[in-house]
Amino acid sequence: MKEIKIRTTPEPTLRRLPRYYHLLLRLKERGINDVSSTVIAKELDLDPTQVRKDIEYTEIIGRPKTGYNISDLIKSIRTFLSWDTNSNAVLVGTGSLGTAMLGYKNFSKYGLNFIAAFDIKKELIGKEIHGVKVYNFNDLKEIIEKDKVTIGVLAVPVEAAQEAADKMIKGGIKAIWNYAPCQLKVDNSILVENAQLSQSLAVLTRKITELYLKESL
Amino acid sequence: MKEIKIRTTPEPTLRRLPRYYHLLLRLKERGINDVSSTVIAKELDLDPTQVRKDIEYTEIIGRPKTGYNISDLIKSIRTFLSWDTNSNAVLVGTGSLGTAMLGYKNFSKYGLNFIAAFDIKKELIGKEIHGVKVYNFNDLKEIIEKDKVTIGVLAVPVEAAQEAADKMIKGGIKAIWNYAPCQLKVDNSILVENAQLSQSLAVLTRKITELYLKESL
DNA sequence: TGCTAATCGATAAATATTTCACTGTTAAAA
DNA sequence: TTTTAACAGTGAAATATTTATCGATTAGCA
Repeated sequence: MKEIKIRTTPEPTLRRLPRYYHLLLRLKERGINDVSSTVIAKELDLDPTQVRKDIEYTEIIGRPKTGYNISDLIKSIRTFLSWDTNSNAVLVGTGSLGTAMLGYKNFSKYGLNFIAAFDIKKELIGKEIHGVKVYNFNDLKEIIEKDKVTIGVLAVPVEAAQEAADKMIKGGIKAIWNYAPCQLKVDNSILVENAQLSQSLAVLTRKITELYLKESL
Repeated sequence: MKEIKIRTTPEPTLRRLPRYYHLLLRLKERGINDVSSTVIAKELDLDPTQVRKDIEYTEIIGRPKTGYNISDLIKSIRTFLSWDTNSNAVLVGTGSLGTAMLGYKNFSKYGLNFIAAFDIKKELIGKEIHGVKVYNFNDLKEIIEKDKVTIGVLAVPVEAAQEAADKMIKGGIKAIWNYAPCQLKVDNSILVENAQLSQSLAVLTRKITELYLKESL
């Protein structure tokens, strides 16, 4: 029997790739053509070997002495992250965070194409936020079915999160980007990425404390 | 010579603690008094030992058979993350993301107290956003010096990020929560937590692809 | 053309994190 | 009161991730 091995990418690597990506864009803007892992590492305060390993996942090949062609590397990362193909997405919850998401033009650069937003507040329905139309939450299933939406962004209060998730999944969504501070109960064929701000804040606030502890020695 | 060992908390642990925290709040609301690592693990789809080890960092002690007292555990996590003491914070950049941050009432629950926001747009200066006054970016240093601000939230476009960071640091800020997609060049006594949305998106979009790859075998 | 320094790619070593296995404690049921 | 099952805490094993080392390749320069 042949072992079939799926190489899943380590999450730390996935988190670093966008950092490389943004750096590369800036370097390219400056007219630079090639970049080495050494340079990337120095810029981002990482280990060059780690950078090389991360980049290896995208299957680009570099060349000794010069490194990687920047345009190629950008393309390689984009492809690896599927940022080069458009996916239809919807937003549920047009509170301040949801509104910010719609206003963040850059999402189109990541292949995220918001085709609709949903809310339950009557006064919002029918309006447009940053060019995206707000629909009645009850029409969610219908619309995402029609437009083959694969990604749902969840930016509702905790109380509404599970119901919204359920409805999205019934409509055929494959992945949920969850900003609500709760665990969604979903079938394990559905992908959930928890993106609560509090996670990142916890890292920050605890590290501050640990920094003080260290200094006080 | 005595080895002085500072036990820094693993970042994965810090990322999970807020998830426990939110779950605990909900359980407490329901009138539950005690919770075991087994239950937490089941709810969040984690390993019980991992939950126990994470919780251990906060230095609470549980008891066999019943687990942890929920109120105590909540308190313990809050203290560990310094979410129980207020820190003054400022926001730089009142675009859609910045506005969302100010609108996110919950930050006060995490001990984050926004005392001011800053922008360069004349028409915004002097106004209030979600109860926080917007000041001229040029007054940044002065105001954060006066109010002993320790945390700066950076939500400006890339081009403005480094300058804003520099100015915050000059004012005495200790930690920057950076939402701009770039690397800040700062002295290593300053703490920077990068919280670009693209990091989390990368995890999501790549995992979708890997899920498809797996299914197509 | 030959030399040198920089770098990739690969493998190995080191470190960090997660999971396992076990011990002793406790609450509740028998 | 005794028995049982659930659980915390802990050290060890397994796994994942990062860092170090090294040979091969290449660009630039003498």
